[in-house]
Amino acid sequence: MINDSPFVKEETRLKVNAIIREVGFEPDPQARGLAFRRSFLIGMIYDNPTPQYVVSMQQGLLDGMRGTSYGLLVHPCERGSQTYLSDLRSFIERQKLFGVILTPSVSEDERLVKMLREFDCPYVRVASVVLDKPGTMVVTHDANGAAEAAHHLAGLGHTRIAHISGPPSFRSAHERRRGFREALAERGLKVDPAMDREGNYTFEGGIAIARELLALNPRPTAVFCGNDEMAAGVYKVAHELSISIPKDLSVIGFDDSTTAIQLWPPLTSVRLPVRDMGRLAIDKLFGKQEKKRPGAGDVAEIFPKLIPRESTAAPDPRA
Amino acid sequence: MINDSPFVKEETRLKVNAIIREVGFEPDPQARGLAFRRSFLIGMIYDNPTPQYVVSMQQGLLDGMRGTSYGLLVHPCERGSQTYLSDLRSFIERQKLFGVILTPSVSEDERLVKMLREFDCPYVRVASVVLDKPGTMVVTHDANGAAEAAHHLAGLGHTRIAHISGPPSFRSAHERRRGFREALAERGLKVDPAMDREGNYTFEGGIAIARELLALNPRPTAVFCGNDEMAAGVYKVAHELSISIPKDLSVIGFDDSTTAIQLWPPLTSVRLPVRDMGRLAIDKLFGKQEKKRPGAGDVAEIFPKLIPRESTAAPDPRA
DNA sequence: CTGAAAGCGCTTACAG
DNA sequence: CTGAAAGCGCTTACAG
Repeated sequence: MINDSPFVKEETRLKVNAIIREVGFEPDPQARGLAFRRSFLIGMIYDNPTPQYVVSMQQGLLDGMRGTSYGLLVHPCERGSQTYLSDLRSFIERQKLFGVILTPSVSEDERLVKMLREFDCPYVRVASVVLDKPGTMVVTHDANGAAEAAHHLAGLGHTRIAHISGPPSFRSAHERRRGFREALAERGLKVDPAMDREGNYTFEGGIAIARELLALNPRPTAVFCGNDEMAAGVYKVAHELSISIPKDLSVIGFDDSTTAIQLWPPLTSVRLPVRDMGRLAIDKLFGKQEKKRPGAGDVAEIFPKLIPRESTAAPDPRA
Repeated sequence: MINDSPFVKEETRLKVNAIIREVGFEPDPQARGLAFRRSFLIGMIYDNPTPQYVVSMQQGLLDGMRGTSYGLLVHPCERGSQTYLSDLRSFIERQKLFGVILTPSVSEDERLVKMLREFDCPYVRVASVVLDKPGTMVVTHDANGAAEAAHHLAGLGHTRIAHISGPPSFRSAHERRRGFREALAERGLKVDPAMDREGNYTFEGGIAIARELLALNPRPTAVFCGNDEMAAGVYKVAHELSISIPKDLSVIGFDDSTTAIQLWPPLTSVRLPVRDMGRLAIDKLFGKQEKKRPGAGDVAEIFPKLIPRESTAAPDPRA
């Protein structure tokens, strides 16, 4: 046999082995998939409107898939649309996905999850509350992050504090509000109902509510926004009205997206490590370090953290 | 036969037909792919660092794929990395993609394109110059857009005009600079070499160069930035130095990303319709309205357009 | 434990 | 023009 022949030089053998590895049998995922009745594709299903979030999540998922032969299939959708569920159904049925990752708010849609179970499609849900078997969840303790924001503002001496929440269709909006209010309550503070407003996580939405909030008399001295986009809206209105941040108004965002550092002054925000969350979600999908059964294992937990910057300060004593 | 039986009510027949269509034969892309020796997947290969660009491009590609059973596989990469080409090689070889869309700057990499041709993988390149057979190109006339910026500033009366370009590894950086300079020359103006700087399309890069530019004496009264991210960096430095935009300094960006409207004052920028570009790229890949041969047909052309906002004004006569 | 066969769900080339 | 067979590149269940 050529393999063990003493006439073959060691050097040559190494070369041959190297070439074998290089050329090496990379199995065709299509054929494997056909035999397995399951593709080597992972779907990311999302309806988050923030580009930064989407791209970071994709990066994280790809981080977790590095070195494998899986591919990442992206599938944005609109939860409001007529064809939302039927589009998803045909996507999932057709592609025979290895699994899908759901991010808020689609991760909170039980009809979608029920459909995934029907098709026996493994999934991992990223959300701000445990909605399912622990092994299928990456949960971000948004309430904790919001509480840090509340303590930060209370610590600076603010008492007239406004809140612009996300839309009620996002659980994160409730969690952030809840964490914020509970922490204020611990300090003997509360958000005046007139200053507790429902936004929609968009820049434009932030603008609309900020116009009303900043027209109030007396004005709030601080505002906690459900995300950075809405905080950017508050900045715009403050600029228009020559309200100085942070002298006349402290602002806190949530997400700590790139927006936060591009605003002037740089925005204090609660950091959500989106890319890490993506990697964790893939680890869960692959069942790393866990019992083999899908959905087994523990919840992956993320604790958002306040990043203080220059948009928050003590309230002006004259105000 | 049940189909034409007079005993079957019209209504029932319609129902049956509807159900047939609903259940209806959705062929398995894995099996088709195996038989075709080509998957029903389209790859998006990119190294653009701007999340907004990436997400808009993905949206555009998906727009073009709507109603088909193709899937979009995302593949970010780093052109600098050691494994850049070998990663891509195994991605392309493994997935047997139906085709790929390349965006700047990977779209300008001839080694990559050569590899795609080796593997017989159809591609469409999005770039600011025609680099290939017309049928494979979506070309954005960045030079035109930059010229509009130049005419806008010249028209306002600026003469001390600075330019922060993108990195030389991006063709768009050259095109934007060229268009800008040629248009200024038409007006008998030029960028002082000390005010003509090379950036890297990032926020941080914009900050670093803006610090030097705004320390010059006399200072430029206007600056044209190769993209919005760098313009955001200029804003930051201007704020730090209490240089008022647009009173003391006019600023123009490029891309017209969401950053442009979130900045204060809203940024005058040259709009690149990224989502439309994505749809066009897919149309070309599918060979819509063209001869069947891949790479046949004409260049798809995009003309970027200046969107004037509040970051540009006539220079202060006292300056 | 090894090795040949059947099958995954399609397409294409070929016989009738 | 129609219809049955072979084949795409794998995996799995089964016979030896």
